[in-house]
Amino acid sequence: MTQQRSSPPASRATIEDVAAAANVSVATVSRALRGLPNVAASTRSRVVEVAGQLNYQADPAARRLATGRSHAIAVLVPFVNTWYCAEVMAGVEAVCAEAGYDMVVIALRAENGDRRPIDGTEALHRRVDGIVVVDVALEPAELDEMISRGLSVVSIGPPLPGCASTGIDDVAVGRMATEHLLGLGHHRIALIGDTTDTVFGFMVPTMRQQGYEAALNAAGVELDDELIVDGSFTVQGGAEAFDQLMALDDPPTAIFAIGDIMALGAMQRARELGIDIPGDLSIVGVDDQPVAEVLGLTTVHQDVAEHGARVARWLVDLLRDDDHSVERFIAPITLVERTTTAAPATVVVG
Amino acid sequence: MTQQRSSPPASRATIEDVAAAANVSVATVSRALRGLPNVAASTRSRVVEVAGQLNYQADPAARRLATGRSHAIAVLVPFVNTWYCAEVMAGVEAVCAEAGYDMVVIALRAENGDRRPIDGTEALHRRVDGIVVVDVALEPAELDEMISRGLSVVSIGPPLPGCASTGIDDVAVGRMATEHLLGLGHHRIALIGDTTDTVFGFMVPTMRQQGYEAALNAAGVELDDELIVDGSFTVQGGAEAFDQLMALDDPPTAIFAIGDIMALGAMQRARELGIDIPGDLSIVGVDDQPVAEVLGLTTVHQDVAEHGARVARWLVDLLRDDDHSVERFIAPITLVERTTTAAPATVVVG
DNA sequence: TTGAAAGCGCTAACAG
DNA sequence: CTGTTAGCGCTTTCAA
Repeated sequence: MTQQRSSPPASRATIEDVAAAANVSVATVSRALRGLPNVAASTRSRVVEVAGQLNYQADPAARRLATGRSHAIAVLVPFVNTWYCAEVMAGVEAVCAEAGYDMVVIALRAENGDRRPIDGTEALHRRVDGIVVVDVALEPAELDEMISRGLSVVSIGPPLPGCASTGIDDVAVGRMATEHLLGLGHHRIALIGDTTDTVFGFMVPTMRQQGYEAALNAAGVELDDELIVDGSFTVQGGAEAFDQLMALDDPPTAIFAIGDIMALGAMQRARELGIDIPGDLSIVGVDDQPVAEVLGLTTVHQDVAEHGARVARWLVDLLRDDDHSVERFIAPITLVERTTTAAPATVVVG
Repeated sequence: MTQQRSSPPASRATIEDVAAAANVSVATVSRALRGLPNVAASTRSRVVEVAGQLNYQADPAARRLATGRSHAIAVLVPFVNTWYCAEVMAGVEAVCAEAGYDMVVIALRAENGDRRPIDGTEALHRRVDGIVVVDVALEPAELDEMISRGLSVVSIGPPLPGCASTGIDDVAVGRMATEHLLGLGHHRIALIGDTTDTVFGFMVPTMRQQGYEAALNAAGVELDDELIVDGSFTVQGGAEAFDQLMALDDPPTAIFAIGDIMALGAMQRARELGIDIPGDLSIVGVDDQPVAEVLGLTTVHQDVAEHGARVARWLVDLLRDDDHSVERFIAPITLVERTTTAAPATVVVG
């Protein structure tokens, strides 16, 4: 088809070519180009010059073999096409590009109802120096395997034992959102959560719900199981959850959706049904995705790309042996009040 | 900090260990494990067995050095945290995982107002066997450089000279959306486009606009420059574009937003202003992002993940020398009619 | 400050 | 069908 394979792979200059052209040994070229000490200034400049002329670039494969370091890191995500993961990857990629690391992404697809195991034997073995684990509860055995293979691992989300990690306090998220609603005067507050994950050990929904319950308890509001429904962490699921809630004999006056995306589905459904927000019903989400701003959704904000950038920096430091001492960093969250929450409509008591 | 670096990198079994344990030469181990012919069945099974016991896994770095192939591909994206790019990456990643390739992602950030040049000298040199270029107009010199370095390149979006590529017919997209509106009886149709890219050579907005203009011309509707506004390909931009349109003396009865995301901003603004959709105004988008479905947005659908999967398959074929003959595949698009478009309100002519 | 040479772990002729 | 051996291109002691 294309002409791409017709031209030979353009044999490139090797370190020997540079050595010959600069009249030095390959060892000297290696030292000079890597900025090591013990190279005469004049020698170095000559080598650099020659290397430039020959358009020389060290072969990473050879370097990897000789040094045992790949200068690559992997980011392990449950999915690649979600807003959250894309943000994380963006953060990681930026740091990698800066630090001269390759970022290879590995998605943990589920196969026959089970998560694909990371036997390390596969995509990880000797391919990368470190891993960024994103919101995946690794089996202890998997983690051990990785570490025993010399991989440095950092994590976003759950605190992997022995690994530096960052994340937000998801219980606090639930509490913050619920308290906001409580503060507005709501008592009948529903939760649109997610119970679909049986594969990745995704604890976030559970924790946010804990915060919700804690806030309710603290306020002396009795829990009502009917008010806790599943939204599958999808727009569609949020809409369906909304229907379920509105079909209740005593529907809620406020909804806490544990993700913007589900809040979005609920809002849309509300509009279709002619339910005014926040007049008839308040809604608050979590994440502060771009769409939240334009929809005026009140939500709990977190800076996801920064999570990625942060752990990537840690990882790079770790790999450079610049020891640092952070074990876990709880990233800040903030409530962004917009226009989907208000005091409940005053009920005229007859 | 963590205990990760305390244990030695767990020296792993090499091919020699396996050879010794199986009482054969390393060459035989290599052949046996790679499934090459000319290995006695009994020998092969013994080698496989021993390799398993030793938990042996060939070192990719050594293999790369010996064969000259990295078994990795790069995906070159303008950004990593956009819906479109995330979908593409998802498609590419799935194929890579299946075919045993690493996917490394490289974002083309802009620096001091200019796109970071891909001198190949950087992140690409000898690191990957091939590249998936996503919606980036590479300089001819950059492309030549890549090909001369032996890289196979395929592209999504613009048809790179000499490279297999896929994409949609963006002129047809513009025409399809506009004709839909025209068919409904609209004559005053606005376009929310994007003129912000000065860096990546992004031709999509221009082409969709061409389709829009062609459809209007074909229908004998005169173009009105006032109806063509910029939406910056963001939700916010779409909202602002909407304001601009509504401020016109003779506002449109329908809007074609060249991306769902901008349509979304426009819809939100319409709601805030009490403009009924589709009663007062029709809106059609492009992409069919998940959010489009729940909002009931009429839009031009394309399967973006499949674009990624498709070119990734081509690339893998190319790298395996399974020559195939596709030069360019125009992926299908379909109009998904939902609830944001309808016939224009009948104007009672006094 | 520099050079020689021994690997790193694998693949790929080339013999046998 | 199997073994020997020469690289692949770089880093890194160890000497000089």
